[in-house]
Amino acid sequence: MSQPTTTRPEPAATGGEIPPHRYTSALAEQIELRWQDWWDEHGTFETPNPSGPLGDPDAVAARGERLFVLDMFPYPSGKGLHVGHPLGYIGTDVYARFKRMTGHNVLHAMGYDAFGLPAEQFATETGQHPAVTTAQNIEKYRRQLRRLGLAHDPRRSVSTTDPQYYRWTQWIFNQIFNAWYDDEAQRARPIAELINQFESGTRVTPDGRPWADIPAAEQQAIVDGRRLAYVSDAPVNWCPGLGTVVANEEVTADGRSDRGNFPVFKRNMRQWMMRITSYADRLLDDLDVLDWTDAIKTMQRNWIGRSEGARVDFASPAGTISVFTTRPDTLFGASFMVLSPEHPLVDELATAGRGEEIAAYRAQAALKKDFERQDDTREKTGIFTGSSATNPVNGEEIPIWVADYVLMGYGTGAIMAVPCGDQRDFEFARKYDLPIPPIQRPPDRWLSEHDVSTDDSLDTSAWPVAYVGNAAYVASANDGLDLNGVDNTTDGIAMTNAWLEANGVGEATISYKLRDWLFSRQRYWGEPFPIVYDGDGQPHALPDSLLPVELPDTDSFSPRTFDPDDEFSNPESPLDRLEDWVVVELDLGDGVKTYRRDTNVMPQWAGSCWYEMRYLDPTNENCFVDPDVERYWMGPRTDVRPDHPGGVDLYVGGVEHAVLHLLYARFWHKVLFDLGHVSSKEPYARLYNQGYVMAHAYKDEREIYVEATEVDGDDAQGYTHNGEPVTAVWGKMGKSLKNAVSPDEMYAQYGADTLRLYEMATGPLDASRPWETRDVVGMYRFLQRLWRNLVDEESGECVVVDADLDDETNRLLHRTVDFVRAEMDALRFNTAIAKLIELNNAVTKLEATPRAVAEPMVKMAAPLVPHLAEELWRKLGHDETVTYLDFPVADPELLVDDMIEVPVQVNGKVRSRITIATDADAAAAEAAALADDKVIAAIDGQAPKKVIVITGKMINVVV
RNA sequence: GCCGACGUAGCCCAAUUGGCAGAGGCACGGUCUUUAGGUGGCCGCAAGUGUGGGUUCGAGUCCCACCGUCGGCACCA
Repeated sequence: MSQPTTTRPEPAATGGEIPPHRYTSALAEQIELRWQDWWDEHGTFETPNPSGPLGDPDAVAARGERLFVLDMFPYPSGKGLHVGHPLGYIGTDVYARFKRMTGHNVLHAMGYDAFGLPAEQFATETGQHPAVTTAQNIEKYRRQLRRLGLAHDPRRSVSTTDPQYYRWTQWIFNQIFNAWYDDEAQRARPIAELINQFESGTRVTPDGRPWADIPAAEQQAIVDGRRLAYVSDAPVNWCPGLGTVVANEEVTADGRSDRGNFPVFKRNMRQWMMRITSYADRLLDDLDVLDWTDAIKTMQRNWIGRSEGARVDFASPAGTISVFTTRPDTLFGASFMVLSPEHPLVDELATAGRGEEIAAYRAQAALKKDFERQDDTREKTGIFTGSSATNPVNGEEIPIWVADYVLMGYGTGAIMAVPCGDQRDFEFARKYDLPIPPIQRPPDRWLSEHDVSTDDSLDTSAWPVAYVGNAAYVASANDGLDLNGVDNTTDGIAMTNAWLEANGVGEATISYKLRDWLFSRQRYWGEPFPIVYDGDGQPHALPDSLLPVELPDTDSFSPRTFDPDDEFSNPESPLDRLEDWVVVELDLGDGVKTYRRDTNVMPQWAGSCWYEMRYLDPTNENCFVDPDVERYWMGPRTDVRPDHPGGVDLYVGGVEHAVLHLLYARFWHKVLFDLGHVSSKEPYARLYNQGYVMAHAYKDEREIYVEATEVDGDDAQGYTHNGEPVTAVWGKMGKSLKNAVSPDEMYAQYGADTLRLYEMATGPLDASRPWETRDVVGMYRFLQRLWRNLVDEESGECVVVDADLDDETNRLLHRTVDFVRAEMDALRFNTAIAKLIELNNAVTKLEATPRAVAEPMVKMAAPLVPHLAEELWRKLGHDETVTYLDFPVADPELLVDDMIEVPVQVNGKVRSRITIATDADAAAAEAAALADDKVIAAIDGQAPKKVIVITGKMINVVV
C-alpha cells in the first residue's frame, strides 16, 4: 500500500487563539444557516406523488419504495419549543434521511393542530384574536423546527385552522353524518341506502308500519336516530370552569377536566355525538394487526372495556328487570338485587311508606360527584325498595335494593347480587344482614389462607371475603340445568347461557365501557359544524358547494365561563351571539327558507383525526386526498405481511394520546374506509412511543416550582433559590415545572447538529432520559474530531489523502457500516453513534485520513448531522446534496477475520484465551483448547467429561 | 387492587438475544499547550448486573417469588 502523501497537522492548541477553521459553534451556525437556505432554494426535501398536483411519476419510480414517516401533530403553544419537544422529530428525521439513502421515497412533513382551548385561552390572556396568536405561534414553531435541519417537505405543511383544511374536516363530518352502521354487514353505509331499504320494504321499520305510511317528520327522526353523527339529549360532562362540555376521554379519574383541572358534572344536555360504539369490536379486533406497543394496545383495550356475559331477566312487580352479569353461572347464589339510584323503575318498586325515604336516598346520591361514588374505600350504602324480584333459575323471591355503587352508565344499571362470589355484594350483604348462600366450595388452599376450617367450607358466615374463581358448584341445579359438580366457570357460564336462552329469560351478551363520543364544544376557536336547522329544529347537512362554513370573525371570541363549581350554569357558545351569522337564507332543494346555523364547534381532536392524509395531497381542491395518492402512500403492504392493514409506515409520538387521538383517528379512518374513500383500514400501521426528556425541577417550601436555571447547589450541598432552600424533584421537562431548556441556547452554544446528535445519543428513542446540558459537550467534541480528520483547522482545506486503506481500518470500516445500517434501521441511533465515534477515534490515530474511509464516514453521519455532512461532502469535492446518496454497504468478506480469539472456560469460569482459525471446526477448537497451558493447569490432570464448543464464541471444558 | 414498562459503573447507556460484563458519552485523575481559564490535544481510571431461589456446561439475558421506580385503569357487575 502506498504511503500517505501528507501527514495530519497537529491540532492547533496554542493558548488564546482558536484556529480560524475549527468547528466552533460560530462555524456550525454559519454552516447550518447556509445549508438550510440551500435546501429550501433547491427544493431538496420535496417529495413526489404518483399523480395529482404534486405528481411526478418518474421521480417516484427513481426514489424507490414508499415510506410514510409521521410525527404526532404538534400543538403550537405560545411559549415555543424546549429541547424535550424535538426528541421524536429528530428521531423521525434521522430515520427518514437514512431511508432516503437506502432506496425509499420518503414522505415526511409537519403541520399544526392549531384549533382548541389553549390557543383560545392564550388569545384571551393577551387580548389578541386567536387567529393572530395562532399564526404567530405557528411561525415561531416553523422557525425553530427549521433551525433543527428537519428534512420536511415544506409544501405539505398544513394547519387545521386554514379554511382550505377545515373545509375537508367539515366534509368528513358530513360523510359521517350521512352514514349509518349496518350491523349485519358490520360496516358503515351511506344513509341513502338505509332510506332505500325502508322504502323498498327490505328493512322493516321500527314499529312495522310501511315506510310510506309514516309522516315525514317521523321518517326523519327514524333516519336521524341511525346516523353515525347524531344529536342526543343525554348525560354529558359539563365543565363550568371551561364553559363547555367535554368528552369522557377528557375527564380524569378524579372527575376533573384534563385541561385546566376543573370539576366536571354529569348533566343532561342536547349535544352532538359520534357513534364510535358501533365500531367497538373492530377497534378492538384490529389492534391485533397493528404494530404498536403492548402498553398502548392494553390501554385501548381497557378503554373499550369489552366484557362478555349474559343478560338475565328478573320478574318484578314493576315488570321485567334486566341485569348484565359476567358470571351467569352464579345465578343460583343471587340472593338480592341492586338498582342504580337513577334506574327508571325505582319509583314504581318503592312500596307504600318507603317512597319518601327512597327519594331522599336518591337525592343524596344525585348530589355526589361520580368520582365520589366510585371511591372504593367508601363504605357502601343502600336502601330497600320493599319489593322483590323472582330469580329465574329457582323461583326464589329476592329483595330489590337501591345503592349508589351501581352505576346507570354501565350494563343495564341493575345487578343481581351474588354475595358469596363478589366482594362488593359480599360487603353489602354483611352490612345489611342479607343472606349469603354458598354455591361453590372454595379450594382447600383458599380456606387455609383465609383461616376457614374445611368443616366450614360451605358456611359463608365463617368466610372473611367472597370467593371468586374456579371451584365445583353446589346447590346449583333446577329441572333443566344442573351445574353441581362442574368445576370451572367457563363450562358453568356456557351451560347457564344455553339454559337462559332456551327458557327465554336471558341471553349471552356483550357489554362495553366505551361510550359514544361527545363531539360538540361551546367554544369559539374550532371548526364550525356544517349543519343548519330548519323551522322544526331538524338538522340538515350543508352541501359540499357551501363548504367551508367559515368561522365568523368577531371580537367577542371568549366563551362565557363560570364559577368552576357552579354545576347548574348553562353553556353559552360564543357563536350564539352572532345573530347575523346564525340566521341564513338558503335553498337546500325545496326553495329558499330561513335556517339557523349550529353554533357549536368541533373538539380539538377533529382536525387531527385525518391530518396525515392531507399531508399526502395538501393542495388538492377536489377531494381531501386523491384515492391513487392515498393508495400509494397508505395502501396495505400485503407484500410485507398478509394481514397488513395499511396506514402510516412509522408513527412516532408520546404515549399520552393512547385513548384520545389514537382512538378517534382510528374511528374516523374506519368510517372513511367503509364508505370507500380510503384503501387502508387503519391510519397508523406502526406506532412507536418515544420517551420523554426529563429534567430536575425545584420546589420551594410552599411546594411551588421555581425557575430551575436560578437554582444553585448540588446533591451534597443542597439547593437554594435566592438563598431560600428548595428541594429537587424529577419530572418531564416543561413549562409547568419551570425546568425547560430552550433549543436556542443549544444552537448558540453548540449548533443544531450537536443538539441533534446529543438527543439521539443519550439512549434508545423509546426511553425517557434526563437532560444534562453539561453532557452535550461530548458530542461537540466528536464533531470537532470528525471535522479535524477531514479539514485543516488553519487553512480550512480538505486534508484527506488518496492512499489505500490499511487492512485493519478497512475491516473496522466495514464492521461499522454493517452495524450502523442495522441500528439505524431499528431506530437505535445511540448505538449507531457509538460505533461512528469508535471509527472516527481510530481514524484520528492514522497518519492521515484516506478518502476511502472519509467518504463513507460522512455518508453515515449524514442522517444524524446533515449540515456538517453537506459541508464536508463539498470539501471532499462533490457538488450534490448528501440527501440522496447511497448509504454505504458492507463487504461481507471483510466482516470476518481469519483468526479469532475465543475464551476457554473450565467449568464455566474463564481460564484462558486461545487464538484459532475462524473456520476451525469443533474438533480442532477442542484440541487447541486442551493443549493450552493454562487449561491444562486448570483441569489439573482430570479427564474432561464434556467439551462444549460454540463456534466462534467460546469453548467450555467440563471436568 | 388489576394491567403494562423498567431496574447493569458516581450519571446517561452498550452487551451479536443463553456464550469473555463494557462499545460510546459525562464526571473523575494525570499530562501537553497556556500568564490564566477550558467548549483544545493525549493518556488513564475503578467498580457494578435490585434481592432470594431455580433451570443450564454456562444466566444481565430464561423460569418462580419478592423489593423498588414510572405509566395506565379502577365499586365495570
